[in-house]
Amino acid sequence: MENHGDEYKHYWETQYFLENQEYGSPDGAPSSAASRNIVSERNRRKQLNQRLFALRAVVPNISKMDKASIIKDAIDYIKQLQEQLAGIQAEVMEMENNNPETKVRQQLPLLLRSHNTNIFNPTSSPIQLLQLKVTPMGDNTLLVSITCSKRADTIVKLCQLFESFNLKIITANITALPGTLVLNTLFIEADEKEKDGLKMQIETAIAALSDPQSRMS
Amino acid sequence: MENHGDEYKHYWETQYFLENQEYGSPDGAPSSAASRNIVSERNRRKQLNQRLFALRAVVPNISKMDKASIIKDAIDYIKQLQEQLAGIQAEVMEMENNNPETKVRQQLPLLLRSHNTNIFNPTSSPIQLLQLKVTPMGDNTLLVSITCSKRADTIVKLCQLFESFNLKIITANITALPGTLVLNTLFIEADEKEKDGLKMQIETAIAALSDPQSRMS
DNA sequence: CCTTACACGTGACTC
DNA sequence: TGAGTCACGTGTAAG
Repeated sequence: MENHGDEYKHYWETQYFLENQEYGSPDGAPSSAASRNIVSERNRRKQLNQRLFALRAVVPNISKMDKASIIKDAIDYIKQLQEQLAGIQAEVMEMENNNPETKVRQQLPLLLRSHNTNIFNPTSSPIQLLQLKVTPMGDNTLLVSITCSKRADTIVKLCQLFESFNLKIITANITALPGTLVLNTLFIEADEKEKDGLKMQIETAIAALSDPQSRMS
Repeated sequence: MENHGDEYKHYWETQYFLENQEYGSPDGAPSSAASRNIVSERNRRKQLNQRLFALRAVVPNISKMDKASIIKDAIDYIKQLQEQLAGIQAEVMEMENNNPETKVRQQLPLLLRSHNTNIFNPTSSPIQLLQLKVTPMGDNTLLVSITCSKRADTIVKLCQLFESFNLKIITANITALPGTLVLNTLFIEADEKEKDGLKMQIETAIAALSDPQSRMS
């Protein structure tokens, strides 16, 4: 549509900038009175066109080079920018309010937004590890037993942790007890020698999760 | 500065819109040939001024009502918006990286990146629900029993789902069996009447998660 | 008086 | 030829 490159070469801005290069008063003409206005007018128009040209430059997707269309496109673009910015700012606000799990919240429309006290508590709740055992059961099987205190998202984090390890999990069981405890039991297919390595791995991962490093803006 | 309210009342747009109310051809004038151009021109100017007026309307903080200044202000404003948006988008990107899943991934250097087939598989793996029962156990307790097929992240999603519901969970148990099944059992403190509502809620949430709606850019 | 900023009509040009 | 857009010079009102 609108064959760029050929079409526009006659257009005003192009031909305008070619011709419009100072023009002043070649002779010692009177230049007084009325005739001084016309050069003034020329400059006014020149400036106005420059500005319009500049406006066109900052607006992407300009279709018609029409003066009026340029302004219209600029208006639409400004509105679009304003909307985007408003939307994104809202998003940021929301994210800042409830740190990590905003994503989940936004993927589930109604249900979540209805009763939203603060399950996803903003103060990042690291996993508090109470006990960690890795026991070889023979038969290429390790029994991993984890006990930690129940905080918001503890279970989710545990799941993610182990899913990310890419282990050969035979069975996994997570139980949240009525009290404050979360028990996690996994049977993993792995050599007995990996016992200590795996334990280290888990400890390191949990420690990293609880790490209060990343900048608090 | 610039005494608003008095100053601008003589300005072009104001007086322009007062006078400019159709003007057409009062008599059966020839209106042919050249004279038809002048009305065309009038309309062109009119439209152009309208657009300029509209442009001024979407730009806050316009100081001088100058035509050229309006455009200039619009340009500056657009640039400002673009910068703001770019900045905020960067901020959002950064925040999204701090989300739980990504966090685990990025904060745990070696361990995860080493064996990272695609546990967090990009192709959203919806939860495939095989069975859902909500049974009143008396004593203000509901037993929720879920069976679904084991896919990547299924457990994580289930956890997030229930954490987000803000239910009074007495005990929760998730078990991944050696086969392809994931069993989820919860004891929830709730009135018997909420049975069907809760079931619906769970079904809806799972459906929403699996929904292939949101745009695939 | 001079300057600024505008709307107008007109001829030129393109599609 | 006819509709659309443009730059130009001019008259004019306000500061």
